[in-house]
Amino acid sequence: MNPTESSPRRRPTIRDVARKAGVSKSLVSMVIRGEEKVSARSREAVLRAAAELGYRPNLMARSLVQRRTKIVGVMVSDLRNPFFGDVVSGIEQQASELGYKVLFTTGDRQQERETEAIENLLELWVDGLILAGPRIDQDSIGRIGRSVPVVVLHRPTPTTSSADSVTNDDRAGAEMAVNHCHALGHARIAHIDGGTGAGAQERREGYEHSMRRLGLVEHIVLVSGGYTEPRGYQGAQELLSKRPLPTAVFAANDLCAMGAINAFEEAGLGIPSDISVIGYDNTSLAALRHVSLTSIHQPSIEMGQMAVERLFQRIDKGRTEPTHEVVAPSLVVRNTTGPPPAEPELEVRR
Amino acid sequence: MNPTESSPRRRPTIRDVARKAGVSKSLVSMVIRGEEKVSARSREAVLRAAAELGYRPNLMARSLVQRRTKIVGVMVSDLRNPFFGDVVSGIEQQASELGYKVLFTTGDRQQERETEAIENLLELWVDGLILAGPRIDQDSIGRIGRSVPVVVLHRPTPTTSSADSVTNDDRAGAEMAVNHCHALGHARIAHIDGGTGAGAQERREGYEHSMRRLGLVEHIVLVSGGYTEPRGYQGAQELLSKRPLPTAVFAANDLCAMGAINAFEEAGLGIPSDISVIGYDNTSLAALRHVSLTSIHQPSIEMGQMAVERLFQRIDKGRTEPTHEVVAPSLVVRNTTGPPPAEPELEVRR
DNA sequence: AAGACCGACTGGAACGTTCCAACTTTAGCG
DNA sequence: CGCTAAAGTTGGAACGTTCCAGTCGGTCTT
Repeated sequence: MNPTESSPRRRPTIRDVARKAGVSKSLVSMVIRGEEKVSARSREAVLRAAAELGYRPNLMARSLVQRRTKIVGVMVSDLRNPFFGDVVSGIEQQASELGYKVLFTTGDRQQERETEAIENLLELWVDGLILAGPRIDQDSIGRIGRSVPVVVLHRPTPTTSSADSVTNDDRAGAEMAVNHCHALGHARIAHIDGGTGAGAQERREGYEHSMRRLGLVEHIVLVSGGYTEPRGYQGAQELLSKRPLPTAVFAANDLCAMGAINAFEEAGLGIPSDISVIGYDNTSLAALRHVSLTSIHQPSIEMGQMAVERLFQRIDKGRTEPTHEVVAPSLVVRNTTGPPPAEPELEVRR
Repeated sequence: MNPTESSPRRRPTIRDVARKAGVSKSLVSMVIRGEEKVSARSREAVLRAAAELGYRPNLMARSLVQRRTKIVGVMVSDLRNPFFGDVVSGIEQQASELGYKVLFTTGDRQQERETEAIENLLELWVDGLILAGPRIDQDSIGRIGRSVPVVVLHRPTPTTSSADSVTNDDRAGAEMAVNHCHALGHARIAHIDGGTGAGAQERREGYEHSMRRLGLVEHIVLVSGGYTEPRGYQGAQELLSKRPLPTAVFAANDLCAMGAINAFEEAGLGIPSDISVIGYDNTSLAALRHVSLTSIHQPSIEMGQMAVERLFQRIDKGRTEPTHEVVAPSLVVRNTTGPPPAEPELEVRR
């Protein structure tokens, strides 16, 4: 009969705490926010009352009046790619350092769901947005960038965009990969590309450019792949169906490289004795001793940190001109690359 | 001189839209929420005004009055473990099906940061909480469960707890692993455990129980490990320092198994010719043909879906008695397990 | 002893929504 | 042509905070 008592006990508010502690709601607010100008006696009373009631501040109400959330939203394109594990860890680290909370969403590599995920974050009024390897188009990013600070991670962004970006030099990385193979004596170096993935275009261009510069134009073989293992497997299948076989393959990323390796091993080819494989991202996967994949490293943890830092500059320091940070990738040689087989097929037929 | 005009253009609110469309804010609200009882003319006017202003509803304000957010919060213990990629994907799928948004946080396998992460979600007033492989203690979980619907994933939870749970039968899974090795002819089956990780205790118990039942008590060798690759590596090192060496090793999870394999290979042991290794979780990692790790499968995508479903029942269907769903694990045999070496060290010395 | 000042505390007005009761307008009907 | 019903629309009161302009004692200064 008494609705107040029989209801499923609604969450206590600042008012309940105030009543219990015998002070005003303003005072409770001050204590919760950790303001100095409160007498020890009141502070203690408030704290006790809050603890007894199990009071938890309502962030929504707070953000509403402050018009800011102290939350940075992160849209991660693919949570299954171990690469993003590192990125995320860098982001969290730096964010907590700067007093920000982090919320993640993912688009599962689908444009449409990415848009949805980003929309969710925006409706929450996050103070800033990090897009890690987004697949949505530049226009959309630009549009979003006009209403909230945005940092694009791992995807080259035109300097005209209103968004910041933190990327590695994909083109240079791709060239490193090709040069490494060339230095080992390879000529027939193929590329399984990353399709529409973030930075895939640049890696493709870097590959072609490098091949051309090394005078290997006629050996350019480019098959379509993607940033996942099955795509790498498919790409490798396509390579296997063509003659002559390449002696080295530069895969769009580590996952893709793993798929390719599987296909090659399945076809009875030895790695790197028959065919060398090099990946990109230098994920924990590549580092597994059992895998030991040669790869191009990008400092993902640091890049995550930088992204948060850039956001911070915009939000709290009032920076307005966009910045575009490009970090240098580096080559990590492991056991999936080596000299080409002594007697390449073509030579035998002479 | 005119602060309104020179300010960095604050986000448009429902009032701005109302003014522009020449209607009341209530009407705008109705249109935005998609209510039926609005004339086509008004609806169109509102929609146009909203589009022109780039209006985006403020979810905080809405939640404040509705006292619900339509958000489920997910705390993931370790985003670097590919296992959680699947879980998360199942969660997202089901959530979007039921009209809920999903926000992730992670504790990076540290209790303290988990607590913090969960606190963040609670301050946002998420409608429900999923804890995927949490490390925080049962008491805390119970306490949280009393203020908001909670589903614990991948971690056995006492039936007395106010939280729901969705787990696989870790004990049975561990027994499967041991039985599989035994069936192949192994007797010296060691276990690298998962330390304080979710479900690690049960896997440990399953191992011991099974060994005992098979009459292999004296072969029980249990070293401490963890749910990461380096921990598996360390555990394997410890095993390598003891005599006799085991002929099979059951690792706490796939990551741990990978670390162990690395250590064994480094020590010159062939897998599975010298030593068999079996993991747990059947992650995408294990499935990589190049890795081809024998593992215990748990249906992670489905488990993620179930977790959301359970939450939904509590939030929208008013269920109050806790449920504890336990799904059956299954054995996936791949290439890291095989018969023990023909001449075990001990036999030679006879 | 009067004024100025300080520190601790308070009430009311926001913040951007939704909800509800009440108000118009239009339509239907005898 | 008046009455009722339905459809469409509206303003004001929440929601749980923070912020701001004060109030209220008390202490210091001259």
